[in-house]
Amino acid sequence: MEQQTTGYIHVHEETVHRVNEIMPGEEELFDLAELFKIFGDSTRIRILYVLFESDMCVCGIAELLGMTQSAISHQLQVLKKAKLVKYRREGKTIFYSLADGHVRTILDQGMEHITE
Amino acid sequence: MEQQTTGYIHVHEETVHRVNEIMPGEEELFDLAELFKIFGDSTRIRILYVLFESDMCVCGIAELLGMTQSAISHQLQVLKKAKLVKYRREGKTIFYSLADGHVRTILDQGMEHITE
DNA sequence: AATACATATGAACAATCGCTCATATGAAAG
DNA sequence: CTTTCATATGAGCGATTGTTCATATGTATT
Repeated sequence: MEQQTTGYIHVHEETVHRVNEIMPGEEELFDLAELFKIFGDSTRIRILYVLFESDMCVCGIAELLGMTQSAISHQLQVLKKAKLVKYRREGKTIFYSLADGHVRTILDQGMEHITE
Repeated sequence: MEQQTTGYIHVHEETVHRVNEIMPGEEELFDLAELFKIFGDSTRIRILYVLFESDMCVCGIAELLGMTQSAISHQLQVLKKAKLVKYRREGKTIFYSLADGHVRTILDQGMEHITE
């Protein structure tokens, strides 16, 4: 391997520069990983698929998915914190809905990958 | 709430049907969650960004990211298992590269979501 | 005020995860 | 065959995760 000025033994200097240019910053990387972690659980994915069809209250989602109100509520807090869902109160009931269209795009891309 | 024939108290029967139609099967949901779990770690994301620029050997990646060979190798096995990277051997060295273009699309979609 | 219904939340637990360390495998060079 | 370099792998660990259980908060009804 030719002479290097960067101290890297296994990587070309030019490659190091190119990688450093496109590599997102520490905070962006963290946020990106946090986002994908959200999608990395089938309960949360199922909740999102439910909300594709209709706004729904917490115990509605729980009924539909056959899970406890508590489990669903905990996961909805996770989705809320990540700004993937929003909610509105109507009396005693709280209706959750999708925050934006990116959610669907990301899930669709993932589905494309696994079904090929 | 009006009379239901499905036994659901909080959800309209029609909504139940619509959700059941679009909801992926158990195995698809599992695979989808598994896929996104892979993207849910910043070390793996950084490896993928490196491979966007160039095929690279294990210790090249380790050098570039300032991590141990072992840590990188373990993560490459995860990425390999998920068919996100492929590899070729050249003598003692093994070069890893991206398996397909979906990887980039998925990361780009995620990046779009967090930078808005 | 008291009750009932809808939701949120904190503690606890088993399960999983990412890294380190030590060691094993594999290929080339001497 | 022995050494060296590149990579893989298994055990062990501290940290994080998803669920359950019990309980708290919040709203409407009586």
